[in-house]
This record gives sequence, structure tokens and C-alpha cells, in this order.
Amino acid sequence: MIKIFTKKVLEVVGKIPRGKLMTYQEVAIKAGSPKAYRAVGSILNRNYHGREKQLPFEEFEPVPCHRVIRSNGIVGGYALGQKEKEKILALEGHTIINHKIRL
DNA sequence: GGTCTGACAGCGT
DNA sequence: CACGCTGCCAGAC
Repeated sequence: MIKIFTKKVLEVVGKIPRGKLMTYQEVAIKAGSPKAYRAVGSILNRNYHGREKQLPFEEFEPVPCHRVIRSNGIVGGYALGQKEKEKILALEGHTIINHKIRL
């Protein structure tokens, strides 16, 4: 049973255009619960666990979780590893310094 | 069905 | 300025 919040989260994250980033908090806000940023991470994490791993993000990425970062600019975590996340973000055209996104 | 955990954020010390 | 504690929501065990 998928809750509306979960659906919203996936939808919002899925709508993040390439090259753009969004914080967990922003996603939570757009999903309807500003304080549920914690649940957002949980949802994305579990969501990824259920699918095939190590897939090329360009081919497969129904929900681009890698475009969701922390509110303080730090990349944050990733189901496939922080390193992988940074790599992908770099491919999206972002500059990462010490696990942080350069604004 | 109750309890614990987590890819976080904010405030206090 | 750096570290630690608490709050909050949805999922997994």
C-alpha cells in the first residue's frame, strides 16, 4: 500500500530536471509534509533497494534520487554509495568539493 | 501490531 | 566554530 506522501515524493523527485538539485526538505515540502524530510530519505532508500542495482543512471533512473541533496549543500547519502552519487552529480554538470555542492 | 531505524534538519551547549 | 541532542514521518522487522 503506497501512501500519498510516498507517491508525491517519488513524483516530485522524478520531476527534477537534469542539472537541477533539490534538498530533502524541499522535496518534503512539495510532498505536503515539510517536516517529513527524514521520511523522504527513508522512502528513496527503500525504493532503491527494491530494484536492480548498479544500473546506468542515464538508461535507468525512474526516480533520480541522486539529485536530492542535504539542505546545507552536502551531497548526502546514496543507496549505491556517496561516491557514486557524487560521480553522477558531476556528470550532471555540478562541481563537488568535499562532498559539498558548489553554489 | 508495537518498536526500531534512517539517504535529515534545527537548535542548544 | 564544532559537536551533540532532539524532533518528525514513513518504512522495515
